[in-house]
This record gives sequence, C-alpha cells and structure tokens, in this order.
Amino acid sequence: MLYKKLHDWNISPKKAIDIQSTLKKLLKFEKIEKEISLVAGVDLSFFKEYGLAVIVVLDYDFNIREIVHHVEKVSYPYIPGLLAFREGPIFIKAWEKLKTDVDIVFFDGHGIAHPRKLGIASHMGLWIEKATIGIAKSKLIGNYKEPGKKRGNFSYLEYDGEKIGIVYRSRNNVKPIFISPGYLIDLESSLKITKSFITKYRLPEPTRLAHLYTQKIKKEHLSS
DNA sequence: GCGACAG
DNA sequence: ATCTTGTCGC
Repeated sequence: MLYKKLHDWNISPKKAIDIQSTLKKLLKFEKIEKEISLVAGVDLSFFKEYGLAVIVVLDYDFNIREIVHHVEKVSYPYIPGLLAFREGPIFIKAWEKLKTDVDIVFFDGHGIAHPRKLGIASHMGLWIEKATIGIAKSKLIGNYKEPGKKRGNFSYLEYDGEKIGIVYRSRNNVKPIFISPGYLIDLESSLKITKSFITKYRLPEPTRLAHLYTQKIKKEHLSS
C-alpha cells in the first residue's frame, strides 16, 4: 500500500518530539457511518537486534484475507512517548508489502492518549492516510476510575479535562484495555468498532491475531 | 526533587 | 517488548 513519507525516522529524541507537536495539528476525527468490511491489526515482536512487524487483514466475519510481515534491524530505543520512532519504520516496510486496501487499522499502543496527542496509532494514521485506532494494554497518561469488573463495563480516560480514551473491560475480571482514537475516527466510533471485533478474548481479533503471528514468525526465524 | 512511564 | 513453568481461577 501507498503512504506519505512525512519525515525521517533517524532523528534525536528532541527532534522527534518537535515532529510530534507539528504533526498533531494535522489530525482529524470523524464519526464512522460506513459499515466496516476490512480491517488490519498491527503488532511487533523483537529478537536479537531485530524487529518484526506483522499486519493481519480480516473481513467482518473474521476471515483472514492477507498477512504480511517485515524484519529489519531495530535502530531506535524504546522511550515512553516515542514508540512510533522505534516501531514505525518497521511497520511501514510491512505496509509497503500489503495489497489489500483496508478501512481501519488497529495498532498495539495508544492513539491520542499521548502527551502530545500523537501516539503510534495517530502518527501512523497520518502516514498511511487511513482511519486508525489505538489498543493499549496499559496507560501512558491520563486518569480514570477503575471500570466495573464485568465485560462491557468502561470508564473514560481523561487528561487536561478532556476525554482522550476509553478504559474498556473486554472480559470479566481481566485487566481493561485502553482504546483511543488514532486518526479519522472519533472516540465513540472507536469504541463501537473495537467492540465489534472482540470475541472471547481480551484483545480485539485484529490485534490478537497480529500478536499471535508475530510470535509464530519469530520462532521460524530463530530456528532456521 | 519525586513519581510515572504505550511496547 | 523479553527472560520463562507451572498453576490458580473462571
């Protein structure tokens, strides 16, 4: 698939923060009316000095339509708030290999629930010009009330007096997931669409399957 | 200065 | 994210 190269990746943390502050101004959020038919889930795993990105495409019936992956040396450390600079360049290489045109992309990490409103989901949404949703397993910033213990219970993640995400209990008695809009989608639509892709597991299928393949493909690489 | 801190 | 087996609980 095509994408816009908005900047270089090999830059200092200070410049990376400047870029985030600049790109944040380009974000747009809309209510999704159209029925979603094809979605993609993205996840990465690491081994040795390499990073492996996997993109899984699913249709509305959870059938896998396409899977692509890309492996390359990691060139950026993990710094809270700058995750996109570590995983973004590897994800983009996998994205180049993707042939299916999807409606929405789920990322492992936050969207606007970020210090500069530019978590990896929002950041990459601008590059690929697609609607994106951030699905994180823990919070980066913000405050929230612990949601009820039952599946479906939720509360809002707030920061600077604004609702930036939803803390959603996807299964009974399990840690909640943090859903936040990435790009071209609003909070309400993000929750609705994410819920439609959650079955019997904590994570929505696109993200869950991407993670599964990330581990599987990594093992194949280590044993051959 | 202290605590927090996506993956 | 990653190093790692069994085990408690729904």
